[in-house]
Amino acid sequence: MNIGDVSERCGLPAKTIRYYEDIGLVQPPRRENGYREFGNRELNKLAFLGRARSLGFSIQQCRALLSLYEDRERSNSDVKAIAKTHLERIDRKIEQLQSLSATLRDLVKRCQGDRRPDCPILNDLAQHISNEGDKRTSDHSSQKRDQQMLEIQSVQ
Amino acid sequence: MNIGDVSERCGLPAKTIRYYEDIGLVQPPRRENGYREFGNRELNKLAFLGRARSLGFSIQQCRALLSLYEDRERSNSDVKAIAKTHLERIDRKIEQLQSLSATLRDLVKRCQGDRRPDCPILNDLAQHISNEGDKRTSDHSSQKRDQQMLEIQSVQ
DNA sequence: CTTGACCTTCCAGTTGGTGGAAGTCCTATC
DNA sequence: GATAGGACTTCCACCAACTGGAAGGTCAAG
Repeated sequence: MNIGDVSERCGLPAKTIRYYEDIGLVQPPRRENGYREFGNRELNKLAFLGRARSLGFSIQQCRALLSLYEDRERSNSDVKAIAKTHLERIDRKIEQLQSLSATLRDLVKRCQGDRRPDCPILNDLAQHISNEGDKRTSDHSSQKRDQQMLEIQSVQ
Repeated sequence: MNIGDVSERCGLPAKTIRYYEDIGLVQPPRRENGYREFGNRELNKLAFLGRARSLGFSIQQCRALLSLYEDRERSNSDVKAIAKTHLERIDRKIEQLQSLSATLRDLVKRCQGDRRPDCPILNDLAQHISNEGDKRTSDHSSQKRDQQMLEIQSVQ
């Protein structure tokens, strides 16, 4: 199979498949003309990877899962541990986003949106400056004051 | 104020502040020795940015919010629109993650974790290969089949 | 023989920074 | 005045996980 067929069958873009080869997740042999030749084994691995990625597993986790997938002697507790870790991360992320959502929802609700300059949202954003005249407690404690600051990034 | 003081007061690492200057979010003037000289205006902008980022606004959104923040004639409905868009994105993300969490929770629950090779999690991951013998419907529809595939990335 | 689809590699860009090296500057102490 | 230490400067590289595009080779059909 050529990369295009594999792409169609496993649902991953060809670019992504090449990338996965680059980082060593699959190793399709080459034909004489330089084209990659995919067999069923590689196709299955790619489908596996696509599904695992769609469940939000990181590439590192996918690597681990894949090697367990290919190991006839594997122990399902190893797999379960990875999945559990991932699940916990997701649940933590959900909590963070929910707290964020609540804060924002409140701000949006309080803003009239009546085309006037006064805006509770901007007020909130501007209000969060450390007004401690002395610098007693300023060993970057201000970074901890915002619980929401922790790795909220990347909402997309 | 030097960058270190500002960093302490607004809670952003100095590196980040330099980066924000790099991408044009702040423009502190320089002293003779080349050091950045921050006044209250720049400090306030940085604190504003820190808070907005901690609420998950993207840099692009921060840029827009910042220019509204500095615009005496601004209309709060512009601000509200940005916040609403962001809020909707967050809520969509939460839904996706909840669906993900449910799927994973179910898989984890079904896996005994008894150190034997049989594993429902791996079985699920492996099962998602398109088994359509014909390729009638294969114009990359397989990418749409997985609703969860959409931008779940980056759970951290 | 040409056209167009498909394949190849390589380079750059995305987001929002972070880490480190190399060099300059400031302040304090001896 | 010498020196040590911080704090500051720039620049380059790196993270994840791809994606886009350019430049070129290959293959099958008409």
